Amino acid sequence: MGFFQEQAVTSSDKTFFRLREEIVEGEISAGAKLSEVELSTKYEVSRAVVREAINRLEACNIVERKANVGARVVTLTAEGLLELYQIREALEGMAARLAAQNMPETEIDKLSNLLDDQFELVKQGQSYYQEAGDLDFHYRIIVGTQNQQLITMLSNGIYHLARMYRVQLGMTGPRVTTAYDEHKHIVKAIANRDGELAEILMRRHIQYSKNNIAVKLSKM
Amino acid sequence: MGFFQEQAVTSSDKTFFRLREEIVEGEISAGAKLSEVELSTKYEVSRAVVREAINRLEACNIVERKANVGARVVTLTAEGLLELYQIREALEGMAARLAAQNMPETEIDKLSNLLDDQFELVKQGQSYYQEAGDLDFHYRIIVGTQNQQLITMLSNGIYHLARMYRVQLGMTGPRVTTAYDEHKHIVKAIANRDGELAEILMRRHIQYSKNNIAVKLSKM
DNA sequence: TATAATAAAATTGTCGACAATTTTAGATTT
DNA sequence: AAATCTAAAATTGTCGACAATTTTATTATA
Repeated sequence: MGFFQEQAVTSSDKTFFRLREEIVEGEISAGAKLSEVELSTKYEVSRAVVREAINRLEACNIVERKANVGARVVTLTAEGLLELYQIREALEGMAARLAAQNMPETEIDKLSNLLDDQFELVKQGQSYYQEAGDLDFHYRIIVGTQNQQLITMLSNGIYHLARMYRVQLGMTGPRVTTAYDEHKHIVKAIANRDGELAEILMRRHIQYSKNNIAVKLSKM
Repeated sequence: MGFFQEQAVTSSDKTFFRLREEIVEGEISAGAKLSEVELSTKYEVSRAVVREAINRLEACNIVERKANVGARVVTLTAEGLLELYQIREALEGMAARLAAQNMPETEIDKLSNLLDDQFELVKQGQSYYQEAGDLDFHYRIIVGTQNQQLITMLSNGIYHLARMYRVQLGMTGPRVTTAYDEHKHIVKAIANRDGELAEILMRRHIQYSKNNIAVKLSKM
């Protein structure tokens, strides 16, 4: 699952990545209190380092912090999910439009080939490639926008939150083949340099994903 | 200029707000190095407090930081401006759409009246109300979405960056009357609960703003 | 003189301790 | 017994000092 690998140079970085992973992957559960002393002993770093990591998690909307009280892992709600996907729809729709303008031909080809490969795997029943493949698809389009701020915003902020929802709702692999078709159409629009269509298709794609998750969430 | 006043409870908060203001309003210039010791003596707080403030500025994309080297105020470029407005177009377009769905009638009425009042002031030549008025207009629509994540994202992140550009390019008040008409049409679409139109109009409005700034930027 | 290696200075990263605030537990009162 | 006030414990916020890294200044070499 490693495209966009961020490299941890400082101790705070490492702690931040580690903590984020534990939260996003559900080892630290939603709503849990993040005690600074507890985490500093657990990770064997100073409290200052943990504090810095928590601050960064707060900026990513993964934890909420109250002054003089502390930080808690964000609690997942149906409203929160809806809000998040409204934002994704806007940003990734724009991303598809911009990718149609700016993505190099070679990258579009690679993306197209990638989809074909994934389809082969899915046909053979290897559906565990699905999630990583989906993430890769979206990420390549984001990068194709060549909008650095958008890239940062989505890959640092939105995706980890979105994954947190999926993990905690146990959504590891539905909707494989339908998503594949949607992906195909989006790439075709990008290859045709039709930004308007690419945006429309991407927005629909994300709406479908949202509905798919919302159904699961309502059954809890 | 104070709607959405954030309240500073801790010392880090105060330092963050103060530092952000100095940067956004141009007292600390673009590209400037932010020395931790220098700022801690200037503001009479510890280095830890300054560090925390700088971290938060980094999360807002107002400063860039390199490990073991330090933080610098982001440098304004034509590309950066373009990127920022592409994001604004996507997010605020969606905001207008959601406001058409969710904004209470009373709030829409207030917004409409506000525009009329502003128009009166502008007719009398008091154009210095323009910028605050514009900001207020956009902010009310954002809040009208009732999407908390979107509200946070825009009011914490995007607007300060956008203002930074305007200040440093000396854009204190052009495009008053044309913007007024655009605002009027957007509010009308929201009042009609026509989300699709509201989004289209808002996106155009932001495109015009961008072009207006881009022209100035190209003359530097 | 220009370049490279080296040492000194300055800056950021990390740590443990103290201060301020909040939370918990116990005592007091009705 | 329930509610309120008080004191202790625990947690977060802030600070100054030390460690690690980068930058600058100096010296040595081609």
